[in-house]
Formats: sequence, C-alpha cells, structure tokens
Amino acid sequence: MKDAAMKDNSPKDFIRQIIIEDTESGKHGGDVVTRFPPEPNGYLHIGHAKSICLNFGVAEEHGGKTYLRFDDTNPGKEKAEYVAAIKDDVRWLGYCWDDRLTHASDYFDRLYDAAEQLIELGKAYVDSLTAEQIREYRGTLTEPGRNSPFRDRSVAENLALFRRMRDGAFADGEHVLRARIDMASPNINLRDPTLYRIRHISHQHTGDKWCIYPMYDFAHGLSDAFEGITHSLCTLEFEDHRPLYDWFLDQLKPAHRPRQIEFSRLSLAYTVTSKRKLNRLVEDHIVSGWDDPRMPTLAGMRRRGYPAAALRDFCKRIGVTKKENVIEMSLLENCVRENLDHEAQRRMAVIRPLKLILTNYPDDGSEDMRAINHPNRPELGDRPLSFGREILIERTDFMEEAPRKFFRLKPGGEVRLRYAFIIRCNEVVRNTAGEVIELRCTYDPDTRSGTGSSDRKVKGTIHWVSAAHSVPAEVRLYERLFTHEDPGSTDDVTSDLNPDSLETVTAMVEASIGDSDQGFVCQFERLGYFCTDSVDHRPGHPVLNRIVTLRDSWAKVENRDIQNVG
RNA sequence: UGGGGUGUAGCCAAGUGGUAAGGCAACGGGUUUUGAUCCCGUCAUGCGCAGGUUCGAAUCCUGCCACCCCAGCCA
Repeated sequence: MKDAAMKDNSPKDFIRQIIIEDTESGKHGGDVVTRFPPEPNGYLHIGHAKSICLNFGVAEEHGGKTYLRFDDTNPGKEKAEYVAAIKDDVRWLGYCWDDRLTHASDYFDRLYDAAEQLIELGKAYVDSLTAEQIREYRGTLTEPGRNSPFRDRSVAENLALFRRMRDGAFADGEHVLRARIDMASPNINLRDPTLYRIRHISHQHTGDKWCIYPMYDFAHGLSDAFEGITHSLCTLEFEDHRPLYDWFLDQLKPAHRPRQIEFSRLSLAYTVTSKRKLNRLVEDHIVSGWDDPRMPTLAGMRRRGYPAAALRDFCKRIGVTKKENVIEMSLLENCVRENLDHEAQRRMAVIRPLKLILTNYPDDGSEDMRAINHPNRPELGDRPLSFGREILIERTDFMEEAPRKFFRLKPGGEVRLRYAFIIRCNEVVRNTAGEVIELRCTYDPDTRSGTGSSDRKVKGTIHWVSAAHSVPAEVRLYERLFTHEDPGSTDDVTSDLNPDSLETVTAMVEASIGDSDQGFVCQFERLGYFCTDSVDHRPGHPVLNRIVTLRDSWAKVENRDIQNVG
C-alpha cells in the first residue's frame, strides 16, 4: 500500500526504461550497479553533475550500488589534488559511494594479465612502428588502413617483448601493444587500437610501480566487468567505441558482462565545460582558482552559494536523451531561485546608497521596527530593525522624471519604507555637479508598520537601511563570465570573456548580516539572493556573493522605466 | 567520399498506430508592505522535408535534407 503510494509514475528517460526492462527480466539477477568514472585531471563542472545524478540516481531508484572510480590511466595529466576535489564535489552533491571508491589503477595487475591473455589468444601484438607511422598506416575516414609489418610476430615474441616493456627495457614510444582486429574496418576504433603505451613517469596512485599504462578502451570495459557494473553510462562520443568495448568482453569472457549505453552531454548556454579551457583560466589567473564563484565548476557553484538540491533538481529537469542540447541559463537559475525562495531569510541592503533625511523625525531619535524573516513562513520568526532620521535607499529607487508606471520614489511622491513608515519626498539636494546627493523627506507617524492605522495604501514599497545602524559589507555582483551562448566554439576562451563579469561593491546591510554565522544565505529584498562567502567570510564585515538575481524580468522592468523617461 | 548518431515550440522534453503531456522562457491578468513568491490564462491544425501504407501516422515504409561525433601512444 505504502509502496504503491510512493511509486514514481513520472516519465522515464530511455536509460531508465532499459534498466526497468532489465531488472524485470531478471538480467544480472535484477541488480543495478553503475559507476561515475572521472579522470582526475581537473575539477568537476556542471556537466559532470548530469552524469553523477544519472549514475547515482538510477542505482538509488533500484536499490543498487554506484562506484566512484577514478579513470587514472594517463599519468602526467592526473593529480592527487584533483581526486580529493572530486570526492568533495560528489559528496557535496549529496551522493555516497560507501566503500566503492576505486581506481582504474587498482586493476593494473589484472589488466596486465588480460593483455597477456590476449597475446596468447593471438589477438594482440607488440608494434614497433613510431606514433607517426602508426597514424599513416591507419588510413583515413574513407580509405582502409594497412597492416603493420610487426603484426605477425609470434605469440612467444610478443610475450617476451611485452614483458620487457613492462620491465622498463624500452624508452617511451619505442613499442606499443595493439589489439589485432581489422585494419580495414570502417570503424577506425577497430583498426588495431593501442592497448598499452610506455610512460616512464610516476603515477598519482601507483607511483613508480609501472612504466606501461593501459589505454581507456582496454581499461574501461574490463574495469566495469571487474566491478560488476551492469549499466555503463557514458556520453555520445563513445558510441563508436562500443564495438570495441564489446570486442574485449567477447575475447576475454569475464564472469560479468556490462553493457555500455550512451547519452548526450549537457551544454549550458554561455558556459565553458572544457577542462582544458577552464584550466587555462586558472593558470592565467583570470579567475582566482577552480572554486572562483564565477567558474562553472561544482566547487565554484558551491562557493557562490548554489544549493546542491537545486543542482540535483536541474539535472532531473533537463532530462536524459541522445539529442545534442544547449540548456538555457534561465532554467538553472529558476532551479536555484525556487530552492532559495523557500530557504532564504529576507534582509535589507542598499548597494548604491542615496541619503534620505526625514526632516520631521527627531534629531537623535531611533526606534525598532519588526521585520519578518520570511513572508510566507511565519515560523521563521522576525527580527528588530532599527530606524532613524537618516536613511539610505537604493539610488535606482528614486527617479526625478519618472514614467507613469514607475511607482517608487519621485519628487513630491509617496512611498512606503518597508516595515516602517510612508514617506513623502519634498526636496532634492544636489552637489555642484548637479548630481542628486540627498533627499529631504517627511514621514507620516500614523503609518507605522503593523499598527492599525497603517492601512493607508501607497503604490510602492522600497527597501532601506538606517545610516546609523547598518554595517558595510563587500558584495560581489556577478554577470555571466562569457559573452557568447556557445563559448565552446571559440578555441581561445579568453577572447570570449566578459570584462564586466565581476563587480565588487561595498553595500550597507542590516547589522544582522554582519553578525551572522558562516554559511548564511538570504534574499536582500529586491536585490536578489546572496550568501556569505565560505572562503572570505569575515564577521562584522562580511563578504557576500550574489547567487542569482530575483528574476530576469526585474532588469527589464528597470530598463523599461529608464527608457520611458525619454 | 567511409562509419556511427540525432531531428517534436525560443530552450529542454513526453509520446512506441487512435487525433501533440510537462518544465523553462515569453506574453496577459489576479493577490501582495519585496515590481519577489503565489494563483489564473495564452503560447505546435503541428512533430526536419517529400512521397507512400492505413478508416486513422510524430509513431510503419521509401527517398531526400540538416546537424553532431570518429583518423591520440587522451579520456
């Protein structure tokens, strides 16, 4: 009964449909075992989140297991720093691999044995051509390749040579081990792919134990088999590799036979998801690091304040198909806002302050207002908010020549200061340059918020902060890092960088922000969602990252107001 | 010019022979002491194109077209 009620009837993507068919038919004894196999050569980005949520999600749905496996077959590109960061990111996203943390390098011994087995089967040989010669012999997309002159070495000779490769008898590049398949195959991956290459370099996990390293195609499918992976989910570019993936299983007949299924990568508009390019931003100090809040990495998004739940929701909403896709930024931001709207307490802040004097308020007077922490969640309580004669408001909340649809403050106009009084603007004070530097207003004492007499309605409500009771905070406002929707099409990402991607300003915020603990997330009324920076947080003078703006249309409303002036 | 994939709205995405779900975006309206949230409404006579089969086609057949991936001793 309870199970039926909890049954998820949402439409299933094609991978989930395959898995349901497999479990119902009893394939693999009904088990579901997946793996997330990153190469530790960089930090994880938003694109990896899709794979993580898919692999861990699909296993969870069937009471299955998921391995976190580091695909570390190419030392020199890989670092222990990256494996630590990847573990943090997967954990942060909310997934748990328990004791299933593995490395392709954990299987180097077994992989080596499998290679010898292939040699004995006559299905692999040591080739002594140079890399360039191998390329020439491979043929082209339209022309078949030619057999290497070393293709027919005897099993004994191959075995001897391969063992000497392992024992360090040769320099890098002198020999490789190749599969003997078909140099004329229309699928280039089947034209005797390389299985092992010589690399005299130390490995982030196995140190100097090995000087030969297996290639992805050879290591991956067998690692899947060793771990009992039932469904090996990978991206579309490996589709052509599937015949090879299956070939190894056909030759070596491991006890367990996994199945590779491909799906399309996530691409996000205006976002670079290439480790090589992201690495360059870090190396060139264009950003402060992999966790710079502008970076599309999971570490960057975490530091920026994106909730992990929002990312999980995003991955659920984008779906899983085989179609190339470009997801709009607005979908991600909607997921973030939706999650934050429920969680974030409301506060007031002023980013571009404009001084406002209440001429009929006592000179040294002050009083505490009550401000609720969340308009839709009374259980989150309220807080005192100090009011005084000198108030700071957002500069854009005042317009001298306002269009009719502008219902914030204008000369002679009335507006409510949220949680406080209705005020009227009587006088505009300018400096010698003619810029507005101060507003002189009067307040209506009968309109105090929360009192019975505060029924009087005005069209606009603006936020504010008391000059005497607010504290400064460093606030980072982010625009998109890249200017083009598909920055991946440009090889030089730096030419695509938005110079205005980061604006740091000092804002005046409620004192309660300055006192808040690390990790505080709030919505500044009418400014967007912010969080205290997990790295730079300083009590009393917090550093705040803007997570997302309130809504895209907000910017448009402001533009419309401005346009209407002329 | 070889092989492997993919085409449903501005962006995603269901749909599996019975008359085009849903989300984001956009637009219009209502509530609101945040121009937020929330609520209501509008948004594909049409499923890459052209034929065909069928009482009936996004779904089946044929032929085209477009786009993506593959020639690392990267993953």
